[in-house]
Amino acid sequence: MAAKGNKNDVSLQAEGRDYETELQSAGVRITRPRQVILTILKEMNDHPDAMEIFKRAVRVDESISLATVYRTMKLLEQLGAVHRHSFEGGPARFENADGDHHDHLIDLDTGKVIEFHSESIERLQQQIADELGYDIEHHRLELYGRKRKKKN
Amino acid sequence: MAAKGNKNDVSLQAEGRDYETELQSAGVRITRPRQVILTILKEMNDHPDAMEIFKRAVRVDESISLATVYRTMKLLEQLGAVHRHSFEGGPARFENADGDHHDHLIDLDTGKVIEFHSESIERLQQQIADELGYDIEHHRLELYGRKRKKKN
DNA sequence: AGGCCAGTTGCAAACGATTTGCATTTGCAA
DNA sequence: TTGCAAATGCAAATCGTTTGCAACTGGCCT
Repeated sequence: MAAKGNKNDVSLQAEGRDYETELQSAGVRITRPRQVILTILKEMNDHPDAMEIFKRAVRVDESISLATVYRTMKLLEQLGAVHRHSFEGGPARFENADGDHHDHLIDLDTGKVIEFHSESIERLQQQIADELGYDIEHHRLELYGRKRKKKN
Repeated sequence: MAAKGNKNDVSLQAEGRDYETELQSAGVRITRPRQVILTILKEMNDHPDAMEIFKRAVRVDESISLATVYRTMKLLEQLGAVHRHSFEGGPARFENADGDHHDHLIDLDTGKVIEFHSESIERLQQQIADELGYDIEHHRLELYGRKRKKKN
């Protein structure tokens, strides 16, 4: 087999930050399943769950197993490449961790996730933790709602 | 058996609001397992999970089953008597719904839950949802942290 | 006081999401 | 190229929770 481009070349044309190299230097082996999942990660700008990621992966490589998706997502989470969210009433969903911090508004009708950020809220949270004598490790702010019916 | 006090009287001395009557009028049967769980509910000022509630219940009545605890908690939740919280990495935990709205700070070392409320944050959330064109159904704000090491 | 019967129960099995043991592959450093 | 630890696929296990079902029981109705 050719040195770099292996037989089923996984169209790695995406521009983004190079996770493969990052992982490489973190001492993680770049296996075929991980290549596939990383490619999906790079193209991912939504919040899919493990099963959805698995389905996308299978489209590229039949032989990938759901267990490996779970294992890889856990690995990527530990490495800080993805964030895991456990929204109400459903499996955990993942998102690319490259952007900056934000919270989520979940559309109860569609499941769609809208990201937002409020520096004021962040500040208030910090202040509250201070008053209670705590250091915040992380937090979770989720708004669950529905699109406002037209009105006025 | 005497009219009101049945044979194994479940020490219903607590002061609080009378859920039994509330449930009664909601057309729900007051069975023995429900009596026991309601008593526990009244004394409950922490955030126990189903298993913990089950254990407390068994102390009063050997024969109660975990399934009934789950069923009853679901019922009470629907009736608005308790709130269910799914904090990170653990089973759902319940709390008495009588107090006023608050959010939670979870102590990562002990699992202890501290309640807090910030009208400013509530307002900001509302404002954000407005801007995004959504009506908030409910929200979830959880701070995860550890007690601040003395310092200064 | 007794009966009736839908509402409830306990039990065990089913569930959905996620993890894990194990025997088999596979990166990749030497 | 070989060697071996790391990673995989598979199936079985786990955890929290729900559910089917047959047995039981509140509590309204005589």
